[in-house]
Amino acid sequence: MASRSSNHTGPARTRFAPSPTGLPHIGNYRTAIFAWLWARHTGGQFLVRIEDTDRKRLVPGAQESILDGLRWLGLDWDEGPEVGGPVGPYFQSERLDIYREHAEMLIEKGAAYRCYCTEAELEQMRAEQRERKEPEHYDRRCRYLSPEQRADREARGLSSVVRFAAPETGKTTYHDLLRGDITIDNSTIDDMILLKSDSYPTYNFANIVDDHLMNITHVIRGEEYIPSAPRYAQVYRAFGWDEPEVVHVGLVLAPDRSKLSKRHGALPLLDYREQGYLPQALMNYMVLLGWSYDDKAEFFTRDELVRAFTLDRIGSSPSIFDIGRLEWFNAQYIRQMTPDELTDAAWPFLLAGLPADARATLDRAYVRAVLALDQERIKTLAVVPDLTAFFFVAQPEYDASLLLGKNLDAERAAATLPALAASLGDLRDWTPEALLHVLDGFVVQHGFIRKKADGSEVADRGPVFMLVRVAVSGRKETPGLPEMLAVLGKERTLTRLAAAAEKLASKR
RNA sequence: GGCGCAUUCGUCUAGCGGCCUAGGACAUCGCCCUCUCAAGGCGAAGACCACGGGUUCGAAUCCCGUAUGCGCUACCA
Repeated sequence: MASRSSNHTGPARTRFAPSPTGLPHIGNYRTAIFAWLWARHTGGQFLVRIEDTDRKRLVPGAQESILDGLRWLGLDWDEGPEVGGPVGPYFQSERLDIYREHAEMLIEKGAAYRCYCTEAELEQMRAEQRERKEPEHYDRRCRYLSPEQRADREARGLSSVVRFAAPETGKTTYHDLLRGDITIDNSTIDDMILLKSDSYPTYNFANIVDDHLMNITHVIRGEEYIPSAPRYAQVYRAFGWDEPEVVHVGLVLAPDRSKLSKRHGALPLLDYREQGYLPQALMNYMVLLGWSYDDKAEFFTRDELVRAFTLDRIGSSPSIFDIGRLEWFNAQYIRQMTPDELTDAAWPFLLAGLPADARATLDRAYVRAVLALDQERIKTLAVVPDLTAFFFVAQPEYDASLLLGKNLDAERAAATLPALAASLGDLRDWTPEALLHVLDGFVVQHGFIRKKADGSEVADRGPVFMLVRVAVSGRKETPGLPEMLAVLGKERTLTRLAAAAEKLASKR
């Protein structure tokens, strides 16, 4: 059999065909991204098809969640659930007649047959094969039944499946756009089931029929399907159909090279939304797992990806999911946001994560100013409440010992706080520049000095700045002090300085 | 077990016979900046291109074998 060359040009029709038996993870969506990009790049169509043929494993709500994930990433589909299209329905459970007809066509051609074996019989057959140390495979016992035997089984009302009558000898080659020709020996594959006894199609069959009927030009899927691909090719050829172009992309693995699972921080896609990741960041990170533009480019807008994406630059080896790199992308995208965008994005996280009293009085302008201060410290939106809570609560909680440092004992701290409060109290122009001016003046006046390596003495902001930092925030790490005080406001600042002084007094 | 796919710094990758004494990025470490934490700047370290044979004037790049990893081997997808 001749192998196909990669000669498809023009608009591509690609599809994402999730099974609502669970929530797809990063790897599955990465495949969807590739398919979507290729359709958009070529000016073609992207379809979504729900493969709900496994009635036992259907998970309620999975389908909605899968579609929400696509929408969140901005992967719009031209045909599929909710939007319909000319070659629907797009739910396999609504296409049962189509699969039955096509199975019947193959039976008539002699390319498929009914198999009456029960699960128990098959299990026994496999057990015997194991005992004889033979590879387990269906031994085709129903393939060569005589018409009489067949009639007998039908008369007895035995339930049956439809199997494909695969070539028993020779080799089958199919062409993978990335990996080239892949050839397998026909003796290593058995007759796969096309229609189950409940008359639902198997994935293996439905996906062939649908891809053909839906005029899919490029099938992009995970490499776990490589072993099945020659069998699909055989079925296409039995129908006399042209095969679509096929690309098997490498798997996405966990850091220990095992399959991705929750254990490794690889969550269902939408969980990343809850953890404060931006869809643009996810998209950018995911597309670079197994695809590259060149040796330098890292950041791509959606439009740039559509323009730049080509199938030939997809890699063929598995890649490992690295949450650290995702975080870096996320932080980069957060830094690029405008104050208003950041406020919109962070708002729900503040509502969810702030103490009740702080949450009740959120003021948009104030929130926006606070977020601008912390923008470059936000790796994921989920850290926002913790990072900024002290701006919103009535009084931050902290231990008095936090106020003291290696260059500042309790006595000096206690003396410094009221004096500084007095200086700041006189300040009318509550801006970062004016605040810095007052703070620096205070440092010099009160003799906070530090010796440099060469022995010369310079003003030492450290002790005073840190004292004030902790007094107003209860933390040792915050945005720059003058900027922070400016946003915090005069009233809050003075109140907190007074509270800190009391804290020290009551401790002694 | 059988069959298949894969194999470049810890990680994502560039490389498709000479530009490679292997480039970029994340992470790591150091220095600078500095009121802290970040961010930023500069720099370091990190890959005998899994291993062994070929082919070739020349191989990370082509071929074969081995090893390792992963996948498939279901009336799952």
